[in-house]
Amino acid sequence: MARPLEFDREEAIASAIKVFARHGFEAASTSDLLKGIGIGRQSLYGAFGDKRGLFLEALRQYNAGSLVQMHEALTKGTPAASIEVALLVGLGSSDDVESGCLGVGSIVEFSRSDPEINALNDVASTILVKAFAARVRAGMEARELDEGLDPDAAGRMLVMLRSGLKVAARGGASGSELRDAARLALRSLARSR
Amino acid sequence: MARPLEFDREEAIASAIKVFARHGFEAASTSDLLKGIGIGRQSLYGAFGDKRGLFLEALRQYNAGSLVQMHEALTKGTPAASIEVALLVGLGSSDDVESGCLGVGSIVEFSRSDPEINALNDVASTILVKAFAARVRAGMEARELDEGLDPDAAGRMLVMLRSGLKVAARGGASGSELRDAARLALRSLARSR
DNA sequence: AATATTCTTGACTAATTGATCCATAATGGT
DNA sequence: ACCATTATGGATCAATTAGTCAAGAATATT
Repeated sequence: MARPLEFDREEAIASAIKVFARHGFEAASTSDLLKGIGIGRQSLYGAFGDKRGLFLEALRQYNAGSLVQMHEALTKGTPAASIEVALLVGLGSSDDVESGCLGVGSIVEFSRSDPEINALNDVASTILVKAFAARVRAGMEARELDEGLDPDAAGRMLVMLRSGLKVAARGGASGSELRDAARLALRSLARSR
Repeated sequence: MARPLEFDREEAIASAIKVFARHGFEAASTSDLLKGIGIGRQSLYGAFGDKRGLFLEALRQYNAGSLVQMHEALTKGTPAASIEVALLVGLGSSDDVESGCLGVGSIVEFSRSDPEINALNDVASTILVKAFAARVRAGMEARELDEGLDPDAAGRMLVMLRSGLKVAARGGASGSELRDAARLALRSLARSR
C-alpha cells in the first residue's frame, strides 16, 4: 500500500559495517555512510533513525555473523584443531587490508560508556566464551587437551587472545605471525608434553 | 628574551594522553583537550602545531613511558614471573575506569593509514617484542621455560596477548579474569609438565 | 484510474569542528 | 628602562557535522 524500499536492508547494513569497521563510529561521517551504502540521506534516517541506530544494527549484524563464522569453524575437525582455526578465521590480516573488527573497535572506542553497546558486546562475548569452553571440554574428554583445565577460564583466555590477534592484524601483522602466535599460545591447553 | 611558557610541556602532554586515551583521536575535540590540559587555544597551537601534532607527541610519550614500565616489570624476579607481571601491569582494568591504551587505541583507529603513527607504533612494538624475547631466552637458559621455544616468536605472541588483555580490560574484564587468562596463556611457555 | 501511504531527492539548519588573527601581556638582554 | 621576542586570550573563520523539511515519485489496494 506504499512505496517499497529501493535498497536491501541487510545489504545496506553490511555496507555500513564496512564503513564503521574502517573508520570507527565517530570518524565515520554520515556522508561516508551514504556513499558507502549507496542510498540517500533521508533513506538512511527513515530506515535507521539516526547514525547511532545504524551503528547498533551494524554491530548486531556483525556480531551475529561473527558468531556464525566462529561456530562453523569450531565444528570442523578435532577440538584442538578447530580452536586453532576459530582463532585465526576472519581476522582481516594484512592481505584483507582496510578491514577491521567492529566488536573490538566498539570496545576500544566506547569502553563501557554506552549501555546498549555494552549489552550487544556482552552477549556476543558470553556466547563466544561458551562456544570455546564447550570445545575445550570436548578436547579434554577426548584426551586431546589437558584434563586439569577450567573450560570457562580457557574460553575467556581464548577470546582475549583472539582480540589480541585482531589488534595485531589491524596493526599489520602477517598471516604467518598470527598463525605462529595462535599455535604457540594454544600449547597452554595441550596435555603434558 | 621572550615570555616563558606558563605550563609544563610534559604535564600538558600527559593530560592530552588521558584525553586521547579516553576518546580516541577523532572523537577528542580540541575543546576537550584545552579543558583537559588547562591551557588556552592559542597556547596549544603555538606549542604543538595542531591537534595531530599533539597526538603524535602524546603517542610518543605514552609509548616511551609504557616501555619504561614494561622494562621495570621485566627486570624483577625470575623470567617467568616477570613476564607475567609485565603482561598484567598497567592494563587499566575496570577499577582504573576510563583509562585506555593509546597504543592499542591508535592501532585500532588508524590501522596502517598514517605513516608517522605506523612508525611510532612499529618501533615501540619491536622494542617490546625484543624485551619479552630476551626474558624468554633468559627463562630458557635458566631451565625455567621450555628450551624448544623460539624467543622472538614467543615475544610476538606475548605482545599480542597483552593487546588482547588490554582490550578485555577496556571492555570491563575484572582483574582476576585478566590475571587468570594471562597465567593460563603463559603455560604455553612452560617446560613440559 | 484514483488515492493513501511510504520512499526518495536535494536544499537547508543549527551546532560544532579544527584552525587563525590580532591585540595584549610578560619576559630577558642590553 | 627600553625593546625584541614569545605567550596568552578572545573573537572569529570557513568547513563539516548530524539531522530536518518539504516537494515530488513510486507503489498496493480499492
